[in-house]
Amino acid sequence: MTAESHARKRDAAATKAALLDAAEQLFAERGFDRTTVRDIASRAGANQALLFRYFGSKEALFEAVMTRGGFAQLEATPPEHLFAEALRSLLLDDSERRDRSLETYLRSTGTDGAGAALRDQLGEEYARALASLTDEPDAALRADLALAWLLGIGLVRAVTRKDPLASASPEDVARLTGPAVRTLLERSEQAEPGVRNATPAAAAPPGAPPAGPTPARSASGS
Amino acid sequence: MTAESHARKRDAAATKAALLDAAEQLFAERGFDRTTVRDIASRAGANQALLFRYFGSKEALFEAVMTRGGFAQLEATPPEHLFAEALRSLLLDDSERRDRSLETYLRSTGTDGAGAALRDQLGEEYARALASLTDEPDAALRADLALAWLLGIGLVRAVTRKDPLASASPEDVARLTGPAVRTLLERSEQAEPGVRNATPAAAAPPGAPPAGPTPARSASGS
DNA sequence: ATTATCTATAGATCTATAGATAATGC
DNA sequence: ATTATCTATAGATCTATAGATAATGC
Repeated sequence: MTAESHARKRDAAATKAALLDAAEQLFAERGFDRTTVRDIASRAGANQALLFRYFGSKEALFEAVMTRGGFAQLEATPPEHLFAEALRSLLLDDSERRDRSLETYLRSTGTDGAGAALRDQLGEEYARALASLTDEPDAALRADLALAWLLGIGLVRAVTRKDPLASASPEDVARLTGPAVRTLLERSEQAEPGVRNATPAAAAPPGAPPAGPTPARSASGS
Repeated sequence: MTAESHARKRDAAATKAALLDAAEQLFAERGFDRTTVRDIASRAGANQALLFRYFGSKEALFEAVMTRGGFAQLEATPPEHLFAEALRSLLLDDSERRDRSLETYLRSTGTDGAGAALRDQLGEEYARALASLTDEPDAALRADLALAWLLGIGLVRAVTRKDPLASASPEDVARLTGPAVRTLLERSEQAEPGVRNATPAAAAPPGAPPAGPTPARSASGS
């Protein structure tokens, strides 16, 4: 009944931007599948038909969202700070994040179409940056494992909200993950020198006797 | 037109079991949302209406799937082998896995209803077992981070299929993650003694100057 | 007059149910 | 006769489109 109950201000550019903003938030919060075009239009304060007028399809809108920000954080962060910075970003509150591409990545794991290619590209670029941090063999695999850890922390934190990780401070998480990530990226194939002090026999792979974790080539010489 | 084109063998118990098996597979492969009751019935070779007759609803079937196996791997594995064994299980081919609960967990992150409670319970029990491996402070948080790594590796491997991780051997993954997980669980709050040899300045958290990863207290003495 | 916005609805799913059909057990 | 199985469909979404309405610019 109010005068402006419909017919917003007639600014196509602003409406497009509002739809992109709303879609970016919702895709990050719920993933592609669980976000409906009506949710997006509603949060943008726009009519649902405009989404199709301006973007063509829900999938094209997803693509526009992923390309717009352009992996801002990845490009702005030097590789040696990328892990810690991405981690920090994942642990911030929803409102104060700038780049939500990693979140969108891990919430849209079922997406198959156009978004999948962009999602995969994002993964490739993060992994490439992380791989540049190590000269060890298996650099690419080590980088994938670091990326996997980032995504897993985001998963447990944002999706499952499991405590204590869900409410841990970014500093505590960084303090505990930092040394382990360095071990992952820097440790070469030798028996570890000064780490076997605390627990008796943690995490020995039981199904891998021929190619175990500390192979035959010993620490001294090749 | 064939004689047995419909009307299967009339064995309610077998049909229920077939529905449970098919649901277990599909929920693990696609998650709860992306699996339809018709998919499940089709793979089970059963009529779709029987799913509702025997389980009541799709959500109740999900609950039945999660409770049936009863976290078999978690219960059968001593904590010190849990990480490596769960990792190994995640890296096997789809067909040769026994316990797919972790996969279902990470693919059903959007599920809100009855399945969410079971999903969360699974996470709690894995984390508790992993936390028993360390006497360090923050044991529960360290365990959550280890669980997050498991889930992240499963995510990158099974969902995104990103190479080289997607095609890496379980042995290689265990060899690279083992030392890092030991660092995560065993390393106490001091500068690391013999690891800073390879890369110049990897993974320094830029936003945490007061409580950085290698704090003021140096390696020599307390 | 142009075109951004809105209404109404087609068409495709998907979960769930009601009631018909047909295979087994007494 | 009992009951496992199947057919048909209701009812609720969800994406997408066609065409009406109304706000701006010349």
